[in-house]
Amino acid sequence: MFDIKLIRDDPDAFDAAMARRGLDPQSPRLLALDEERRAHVAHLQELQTRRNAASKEIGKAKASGDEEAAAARITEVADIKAEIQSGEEKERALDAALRDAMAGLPNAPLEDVPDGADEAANVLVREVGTPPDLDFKPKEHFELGEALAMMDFEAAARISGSRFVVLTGALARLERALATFMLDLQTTTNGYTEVVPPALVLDEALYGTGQLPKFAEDLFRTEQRHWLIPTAEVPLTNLAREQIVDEATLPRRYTAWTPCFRSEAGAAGRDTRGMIRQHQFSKVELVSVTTPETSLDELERMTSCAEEVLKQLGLAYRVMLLSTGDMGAGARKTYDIEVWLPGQNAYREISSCSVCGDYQARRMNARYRTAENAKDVRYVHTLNGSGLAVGRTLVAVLENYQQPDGSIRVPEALVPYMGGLTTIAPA
RNA sequence: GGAUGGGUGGCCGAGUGGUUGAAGGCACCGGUCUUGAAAACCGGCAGGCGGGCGACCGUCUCGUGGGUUCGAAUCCCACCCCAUCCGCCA
Repeated sequence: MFDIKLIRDDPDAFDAAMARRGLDPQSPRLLALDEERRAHVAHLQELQTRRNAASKEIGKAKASGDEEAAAARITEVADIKAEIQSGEEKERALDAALRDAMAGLPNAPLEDVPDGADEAANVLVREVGTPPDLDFKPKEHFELGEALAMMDFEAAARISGSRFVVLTGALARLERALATFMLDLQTTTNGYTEVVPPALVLDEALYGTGQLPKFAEDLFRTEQRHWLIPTAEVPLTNLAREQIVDEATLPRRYTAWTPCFRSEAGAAGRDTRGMIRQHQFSKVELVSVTTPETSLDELERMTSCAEEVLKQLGLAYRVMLLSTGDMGAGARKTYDIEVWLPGQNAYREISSCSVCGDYQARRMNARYRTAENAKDVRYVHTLNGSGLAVGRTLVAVLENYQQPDGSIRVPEALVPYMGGLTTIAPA
């Protein structure tokens, strides 16, 4: 959500930012609406001034018992009334039109974000680690999982349809081990506060983080009108909703392990096999709430916190700076972390870390008081990132630690979390 | 599921039709007092929008929307959210 005043002050800069998002100039439409609205408001306020003045005199006249004077004024006010009523309706319509137009717009990319239509324009920031040197043809994770008889897509389909999976035995434990390992790292070493948030949320929460109003088709919704969270970013970021916090309490860093639900509308045919793209997956999410001055540094920090998971698991990865066309709508700048998958012979996204500036804060009215002046209330900045997607990390562990016989070596960092188990082999 | 109660400024909380944008308290800011602090006392202190170079002026906002009325925080209706009790339940 943008401040209309900024658009008014510099429409060209705003249009340039939207152009980087592949949008036509938006300011003519927005400013026309804004101008119409303001002209209308001025007119309406004039009417209200007249009505209020007359009403006060009615009160005075009644108080002093001058019924005749009161009656005269009452006729006067009655004439203005109809005009005000239709004027207020129009004002609401104009307000809503402007607000809706603004709410659907994506955030402005930062200067150092590369321009481009899609992921082809993403820029490699760094490569870390070495892919395993396998002297046999690596299998894909679903081949490995099914051979172990611990990953069952058919059972899941019978229960829930496509894009679900049932993990059993050591793989079920591996999922839990990964999540616990990540949470321990993010809380103990990296200073995030662990949170168990709701997985069902109200419209307002999704509006705050930007999934609504534009992306409702990507979400699941209950009969009772709750939405299933597509990421813990939603409840975690909304912890700041409608709050005014002291600057001294910033940054606030939250982490949560939750299931995530996505309809994957429009993803038909993509990643149909395996666990890469599911309607339900679990993720350890990172959210930071910061001051405007520190949010860019926080993005670097958050990204390194996510990377640390991969380093400790001994997984090779690369960090990509997303192009304007590949970023989410709420982001000003995003790093994707892509892990190496030998079975796919490709890097695949396993984390996405974004700084949203005040885009979400404005939408959810999340503010802070500056340390210098208690009356100085400003919007916070918000960031979110995966630390990491648990399902995809499990995929990466399977493919990178597979042995010629199809068994899986357990990464050293996970052995304690696996109850001492060092190899996952058929039961 | 049944039955109630409730949503007011940064927070708590008065307010049931008329100069109420809203008492009082807390918090915060300035001052007096004090060696300093605390306490006490005095003063200030909601936000959005519009207009003006400016001191400032206007207007809207008491969950949201609609209605009654010359006039609504206050009355009526719908919806959303919260809480409590009973029942059920992980």
